[in-house]
Amino acid sequence: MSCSRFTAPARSVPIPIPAPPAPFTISPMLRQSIEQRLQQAVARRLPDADLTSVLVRPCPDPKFGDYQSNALMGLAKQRRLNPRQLATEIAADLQLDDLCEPTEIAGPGFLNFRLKPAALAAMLSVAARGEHLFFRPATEPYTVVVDFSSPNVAKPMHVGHIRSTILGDCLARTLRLLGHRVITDNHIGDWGTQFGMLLVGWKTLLDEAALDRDPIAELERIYRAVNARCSEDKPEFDPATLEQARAELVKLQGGDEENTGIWRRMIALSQQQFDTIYGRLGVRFDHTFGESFYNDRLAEAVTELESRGIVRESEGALLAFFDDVPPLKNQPAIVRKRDGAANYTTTDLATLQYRLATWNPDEIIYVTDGRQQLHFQQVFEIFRRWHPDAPVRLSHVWFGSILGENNQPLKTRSGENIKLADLLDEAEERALRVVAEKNPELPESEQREIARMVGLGAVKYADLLPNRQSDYVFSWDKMLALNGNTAPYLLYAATRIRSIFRKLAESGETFDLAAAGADLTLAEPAELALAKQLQNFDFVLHAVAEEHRPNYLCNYLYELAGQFTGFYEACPVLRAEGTVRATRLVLCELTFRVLAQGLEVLGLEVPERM
RNA sequence: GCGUCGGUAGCUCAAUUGGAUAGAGCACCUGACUUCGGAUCAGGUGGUUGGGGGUUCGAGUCCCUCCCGGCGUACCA
Repeated sequence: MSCSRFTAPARSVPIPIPAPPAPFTISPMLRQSIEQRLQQAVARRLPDADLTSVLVRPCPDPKFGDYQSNALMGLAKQRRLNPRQLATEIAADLQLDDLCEPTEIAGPGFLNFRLKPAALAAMLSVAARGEHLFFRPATEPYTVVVDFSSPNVAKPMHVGHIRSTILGDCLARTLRLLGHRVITDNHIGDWGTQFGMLLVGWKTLLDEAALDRDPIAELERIYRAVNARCSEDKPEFDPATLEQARAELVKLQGGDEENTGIWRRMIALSQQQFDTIYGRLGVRFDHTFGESFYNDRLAEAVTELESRGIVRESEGALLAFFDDVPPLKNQPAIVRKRDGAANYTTTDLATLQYRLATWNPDEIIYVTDGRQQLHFQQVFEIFRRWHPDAPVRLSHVWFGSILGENNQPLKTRSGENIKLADLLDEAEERALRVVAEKNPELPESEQREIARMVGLGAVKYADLLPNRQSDYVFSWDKMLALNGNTAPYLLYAATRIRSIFRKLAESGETFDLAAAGADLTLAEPAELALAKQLQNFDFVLHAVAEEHRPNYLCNYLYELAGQFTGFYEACPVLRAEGTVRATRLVLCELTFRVLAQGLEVLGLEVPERM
């Protein structure tokens, strides 16, 4: 029952930005400290061992401990050593007294580590001083280009764009948080044969009033009308229109002033639509270099490929063959069509070349659906032959389809693509119904603001939660559910913490996190479990960045919220006293900050209450 | 045909270098409250990880094979 006296406006809670870490001689993260010392111990015993495989990770089951390493079994096998004996020797040499209980050796050679409460408390104190938020920035920041969203000019953005947009934005946010240099580039579809038809439509069918009202709808209308006349299998087919479209396209490609002007206007109108959607989603790009940006670089790229013998002529076109790459055998890529025109392989190669020359990135991430796997394999392979020494990592981060309840790709009842704007509207409307029901005492404007955060958050979270490579079934009821692994559940957990501090402030008490964190005592199992879960934020963020899988973070935050509610049930906060109370308040605040920071990385906003 | 991704509880999905007894939510059953906001929590039922074979101390994960499904496969992007 929420009390209507509390009229704090709904707003996004500012995310505390942790101060950059001081130069450490040893990692501030407990897991990493254990890992480093284990690696040192392994190096003393086996000087030639590959230490990159000596890893310490969270235990799958707390009964074994908090962290474990199974690396010694692999090392022993390679060297034909007795794994348990090797584990015993290395454990005896490990200096972990300040962090852990004595190391346990289990099974065929697992090392199990159990953190000392005092070490956990010390970490919480440092976090309470604002020196870290349970993660460390990358030790070697790199430059990464993230290419995502890529909608088409003159068409409405639809559900097909949502996964790329949300995944790409989340990866960019994660990488930025970890201190990498991130460049986001929206490779919009602003060039291609469709502009011939659009130009014909613009010149012969355009309704200026309709264009003023809804530019994209009008562009879509004229495109469809002309496209029908240009399709041989349609009743409206008209060879003269087809010829006209070809002629307009040639004029555009030749730099004709009138056509270029219309084309620019179509792009500007589309950009307004993109900006509206991205504004709602909180997505931003550093660059929007569309396909047309590379027009004057295509010929040179093809020439270079030709002179290096990477492509050769076949049936009038220029192709790259990959007979020595088994999966690409019999899958040549066209780089110049028979009519001399470039295609998307050409554009992507020129784009790659430009990005390399301009930003010298260490990684380029392409976020597209899985149907483009073959295309990117070909592009990457050609590029490797073209620039065999370029140290750039090329990552095709692909994802599956969004399906409707019928297990078919999600469409409207009439079989149309669902417009993204309509989808976002519906998300907010559905969330508003729930918010209004649960919080009838709140003013409508605040209900709407909460509904906006919950509704859009639910859509984003539903998209980021599943393994990106599997298809997923779109379900309003599931994503807006108040229980289970959903955005509303996580946001609710965060608002419960806010509620504690509202209550505290209401009683006139002030809370100084750093001061409260100076003297902590962790005793209850729920307190320890929560503190340990906070520790793992670092591990998860780096896994997300490395493997391009935001679902790891979703699952982590859901577990954190679960640990928090367990703690919340078992450990009274405001009713406690002295150091116990201070400790619990610190746990609440730090949990909130990690939740809020994690949700922010996922692109979700946290309301003050809901 | 070839390539590729997938098949995990009734349903929707997880599972971190191969690692310990395959975990959640929903649904179903049983409990807990005059609540630091019950939009909650605790417990229970539920599995031959599509079938078969192999490698390994250890396989949902790697290899082989078969079955089923999605997607791709020379001038769309």
